[in-house]
Amino acid sequence: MAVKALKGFKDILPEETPLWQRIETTARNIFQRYGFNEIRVPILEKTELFVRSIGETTDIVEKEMYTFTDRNGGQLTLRPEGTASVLRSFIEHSLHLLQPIQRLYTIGPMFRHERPQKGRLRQFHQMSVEVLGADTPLIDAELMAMAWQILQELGLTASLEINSLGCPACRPAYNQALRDFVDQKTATLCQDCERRRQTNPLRILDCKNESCREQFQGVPELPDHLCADCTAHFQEVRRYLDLLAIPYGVNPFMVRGLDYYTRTTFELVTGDLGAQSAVGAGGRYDGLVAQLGGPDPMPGIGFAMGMERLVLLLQQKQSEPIPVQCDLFIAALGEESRNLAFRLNQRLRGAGLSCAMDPLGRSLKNQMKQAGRLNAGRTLILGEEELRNGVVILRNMETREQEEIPLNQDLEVWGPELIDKLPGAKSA
RNA sequence: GUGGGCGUGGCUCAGUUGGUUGGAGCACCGGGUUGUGGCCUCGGAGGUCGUGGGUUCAAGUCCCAUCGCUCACCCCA
Repeated sequence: MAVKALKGFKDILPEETPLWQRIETTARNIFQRYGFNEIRVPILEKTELFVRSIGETTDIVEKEMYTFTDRNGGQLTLRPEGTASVLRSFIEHSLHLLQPIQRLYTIGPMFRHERPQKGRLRQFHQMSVEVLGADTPLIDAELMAMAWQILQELGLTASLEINSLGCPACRPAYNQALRDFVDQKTATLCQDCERRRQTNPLRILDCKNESCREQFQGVPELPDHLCADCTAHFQEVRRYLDLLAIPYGVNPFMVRGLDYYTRTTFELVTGDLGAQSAVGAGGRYDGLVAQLGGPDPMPGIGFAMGMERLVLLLQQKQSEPIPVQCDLFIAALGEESRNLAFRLNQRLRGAGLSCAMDPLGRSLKNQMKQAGRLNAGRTLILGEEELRNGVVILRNMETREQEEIPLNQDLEVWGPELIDKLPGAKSA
C-alpha cells in the first residue's frame, strides 16, 4: 500500500487552489485597507507558550496538541492557534515601541489532534488578526466590521453573535453565582458538567446535553453580572456596531474554547457547515500579553477565520466561469516547426503572455484538443507547408475563424506583431 | 476517546438467489477527418473488487478480523 496523507491532513489540489487564492486575495486586500500589516511566525513553538496562553484545562491543551520531544529534549508543539505565536513575536521584538497600536495579521496552518469531520481537520488554515495596544470598544466593533466585510466581499452571509465574558474583577463573582446555581440542582448532570463545575464553570453554559439544558433554565447570565466597567464597555461595543448598522445578536451562552478571553467575544455562525457552525471567531484578551511576560498593561483583541470553512461555503454557491488561462497555444507540425514554436513560446512568455505548446509532437487534432482544454483564446498553427510559404495560421478558438499571417523568423520583430493580434494580451 | 454509514479503473457508481471472460458514464489515448478543438461515432489502455483469514466445487457477493474514508458525539476555525 502506497503512503497516504495522515488522517485529517488534506492535499489542496490544483482544482481548488483558485478558490483559496481568491479568499486570500480578498482578505489581504481588506486587511490592508483596515491598516493591518502581515506578520509571519513559525508554526513550531515551545509547548510552554501554548499552555500558558490557551490555558491548562482547555480541551486544546489537554488533548488536542501535537506535542513532541525535540532531539535535545525540549518540548515542542505545532501551533494549535495563531494568537500565542503572534504575541510571542510581538513581545520578543518589542513591537509596541514602534507604534502605540499594532495591527497584525497572519495566514497559515494550525494543528489540532481531533477526530476529523466536515469542516474540521487536524491541519487546517486560519487567517487571524490581532490589534495590540487599545482597549477602546471602538476597536472591538471595527474588528467585527472587518470580519463582516470579508464575508460580504466573498459573497457569504453569516450571523454575528457577541457576548462579554467580563474581566478578572467580575468573573470570579459570576463563576461563584454559577456554582451556587448548579449546586442547587439535585438532578444529576452529565459527566462533563460534573467535571466542569469544578474546573471551568463557564463551560457548563455550553453544554449540549438536553437534560442539562433543561435544568439550566434561569441560569445566571453573564451580561447581567458584569462589573460597571465591563458593562460600559459592552454597551459601547454595541453602540458602535449600531453606528455601522451591523446586525448582531447577544448570545449570553457563548463561551470560547480558550481561557485568555476577557470582555468581548464574538462568533460568525452559519448553518451550512454540517455540525460546525463558526466560520470565524475571536475576542478580547486584555491580560494575555502581560501574562506572557510582555508589557503591562497591553490590551489586545483578535479573531480568526477558518479557511477550509470559507472554502466549503463558497463551494456550495454557484461556481464562477473559468477565466481564460492561456493567451495562445502554439501547434507545431514537424521538427522544424517545433523548433520555431519552442523559440516563440519562450519569447512570448518572456513578454508576459501565457502560452503553451505540445512537447510530445502529437497530431494536430490532439494539439487542438489541448488548446481547447487550456481554454486558449487563439491557436497559432505552424504547418510544414505554410512554413515553406512563410505564413502561419492564427485561429480564434471561440469563433473558429482563422487567418493566414506572414511569418518572420526574427522573433524580436515578429513577437510584438503577434501580440498585437491577441486580444487581452499585454505586450511587454 | 465513543457511535453510525461506506470501501469495485483517475472520478461517480452498477454488479441479480454466491456460478464460469467483473461492467457503465466521465476523464485519458487513437481512428473515422493521410493537417484543425468542443458535438457525434468506433476502438484502446487502465482494476491486488481496501487488506488478511474462513465457509464453499465456486466469493466482488456470505462470515470473522483488520485497516482506511466519511458523518456525528465531544470540542472548535
